[in-house]
Amino acid sequence: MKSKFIDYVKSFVDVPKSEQDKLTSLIKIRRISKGEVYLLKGQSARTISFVNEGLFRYFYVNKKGNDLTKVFIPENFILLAYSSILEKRGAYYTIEALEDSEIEEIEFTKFDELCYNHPCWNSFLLKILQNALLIKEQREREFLMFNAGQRYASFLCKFPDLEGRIPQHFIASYIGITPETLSRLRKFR
Amino acid sequence: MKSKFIDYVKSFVDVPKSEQDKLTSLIKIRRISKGEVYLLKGQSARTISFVNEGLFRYFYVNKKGNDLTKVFIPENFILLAYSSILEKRGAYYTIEALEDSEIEEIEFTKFDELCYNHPCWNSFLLKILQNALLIKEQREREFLMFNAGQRYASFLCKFPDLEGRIPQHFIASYIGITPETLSRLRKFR
DNA sequence: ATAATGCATTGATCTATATCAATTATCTAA
DNA sequence: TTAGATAATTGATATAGATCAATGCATTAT
Repeated sequence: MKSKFIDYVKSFVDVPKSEQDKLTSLIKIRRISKGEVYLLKGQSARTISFVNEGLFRYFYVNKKGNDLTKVFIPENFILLAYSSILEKRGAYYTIEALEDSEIEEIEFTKFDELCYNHPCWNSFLLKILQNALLIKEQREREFLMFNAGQRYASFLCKFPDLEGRIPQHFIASYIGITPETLSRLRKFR
Repeated sequence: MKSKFIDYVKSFVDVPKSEQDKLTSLIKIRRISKGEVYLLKGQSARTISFVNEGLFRYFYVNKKGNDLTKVFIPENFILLAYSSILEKRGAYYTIEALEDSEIEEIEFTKFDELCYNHPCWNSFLLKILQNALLIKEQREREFLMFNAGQRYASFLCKFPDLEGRIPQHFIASYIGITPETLSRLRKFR
């Protein structure tokens, strides 16, 4: 079986064939339709997945009922509510599919067993955590130093392929402004 | 030699005595006085340290010359400009001591060799990265959902011991507001 | 094709926070 | 211990971005 998940892992670390086979045997292909909720706020995450095609977003809901987008996860990225797993608590956010999507999914407990039995998996985890850290650091920097227009410019720069695929109001909720403000920003570019 | 750094590592992962000794042999104790710059923006980081006593802050400088605090690192935490090391580039931020401080310092290249030769060190790295991720996720959530007053309340809650140790304008720069605004927020509590 | 729903735009305000300026308080160093 | 520097407070005003409301534009479903 051809697995994009495994190709992705191999792009970061060396994985012996035997370990690749173990992962393959655990993967379940799953389709999730546009609009479907993958993980509901308050639920504990139990899986680690790779997005073969499609697009997801993680979002918080504030007291007024507005939603704020934490991150977009498109094809060829890992779909994982890691904080929920680490803290063994319900997630702060909901994850929904923005497009009809296909993922390769594994129970996290099974993945943990892999980690326990061969170091390559922890190395992989370390790599994606390092990546996540760099991305989060940039986002923190931009919230501290950038105004709305600069954050929008940075979004376009970081996710050139998402512009057009995503309704504007989701982009607004990612950069932390209202759709009206984003619309006005766009008029002057 | 008694090392708080090693105690800290042992609080996360098992470290064989032989590995402990290797770390000990690499540690250099260093004192840094209040106001001293530990890492200047643009310089590449080369060390990983543990703060025995004292307090540091990481800060960005924007175009107007105002500084924005990324994080405070007090005693018993790791002092490390990891993004600079990972990306092999000059740091985006400056690190300065806010108090006379003592750190246990190691060349990161040496630490890397430890990692290469025994898995406990990578496990440790993984743990502190997981921690960092949780903290950064919370900060992202608060920038998205909280106003200035809520971010200040959260700061007090997360760092109860720092209030009073740190000039207010640094706290303001951490939560992303001006000192004037923080002063006004404080009047009504 | 038409209705219905959700999305984007635009205008008129409102509000949180920034900016500028002056004053007072606190710290630091000779 | 006092002078100078740095920090905090307070007031007046400015501004980025939010909110509310209306209209127009697409997309989907009937």
